[in-house]
Amino acid sequence: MKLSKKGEYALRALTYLGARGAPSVVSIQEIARQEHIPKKFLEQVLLALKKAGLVQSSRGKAGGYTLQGASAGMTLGAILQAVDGPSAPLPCANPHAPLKCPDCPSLEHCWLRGVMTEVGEALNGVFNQITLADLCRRAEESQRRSGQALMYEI
Amino acid sequence: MKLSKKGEYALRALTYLGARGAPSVVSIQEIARQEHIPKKFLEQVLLALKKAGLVQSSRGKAGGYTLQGASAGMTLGAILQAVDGPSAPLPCANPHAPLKCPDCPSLEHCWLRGVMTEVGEALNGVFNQITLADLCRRAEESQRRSGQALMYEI
DNA sequence: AGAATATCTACTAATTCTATAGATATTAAG
DNA sequence: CTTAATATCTATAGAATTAGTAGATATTCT
Repeated sequence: MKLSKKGEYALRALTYLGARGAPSVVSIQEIARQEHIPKKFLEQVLLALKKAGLVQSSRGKAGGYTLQGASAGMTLGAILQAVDGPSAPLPCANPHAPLKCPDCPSLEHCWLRGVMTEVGEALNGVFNQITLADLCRRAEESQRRSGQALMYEI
Repeated sequence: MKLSKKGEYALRALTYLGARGAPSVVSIQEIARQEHIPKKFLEQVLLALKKAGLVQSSRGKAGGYTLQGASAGMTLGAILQAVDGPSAPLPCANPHAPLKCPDCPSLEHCWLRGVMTEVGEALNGVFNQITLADLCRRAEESQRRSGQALMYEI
């Protein structure tokens, strides 16, 4: 329920990319500076996003990252799953790959499983209804109100 | 999003109490044995539940715990908050006591705050719609299907 | 050739979560 | 009044997860 740093950084980085409008190429360094994210850590985050197919990258001088596809099609759920991995309330409550919890004798014995599977699906529903486009819109509003750049520009 | 051990144990213990029907007094030891929960750890969990007003206790010989109030009025949200404390996606996204995130210059600058506050409220909505009575019902069904006691009784 | 970039793997540090220990207080029963 | 069974409380140890750092390599442009 608490957003991990990886998750937060992913949202900030992607929103930064999305706010750039056209699919412009942005370097890790620029994002790290503007959003005050440790550069080496952001590297790992972006790599995970790339492996999940949410961003594209180009190497070499003038290389960097670009959004893959429209921000309206990229859900918060997909983004967080890309960096934090799949998540269920209990190991046995994963709808796709249910795993016996360490303390349970078997999958079937756990009476919490059913409820928790439903809970997990409801929670995912929340995350899947919010898109990067929503974040960008909110960020832009916030920016307009304060007359400041996305996050810092101190 | 992942259920903490405290949270899981709280749910198991309360369901055990709820399944007892009438407000019978049950000792920590009995719950710990039946649900395979480390006794000393369960102590802390029940203490937290007591401080939140979800259970009553009596000391001395034949002492133990009892549900406080009807299980239908006890939400999953209240239970988890009792043992894990309040939880928001970001420190600044707590509706009641918003706290500046370590990296933000101020509360107002964080454009994630608005969205994340809404996300947090939606997630809480999920947890607040499920009651201990629901858990008890599900547990009972599960028990009937497998012909076994709540969790173990191996 | 050189400069700026992404990629990858491994490691360290910090934090949080889980569990245990041990002392104290309360109550019922013999 | 003594004993046994219980809850209460605080502190601490151990384990696991998360956050961050380091350094080497590959790629591309000029």
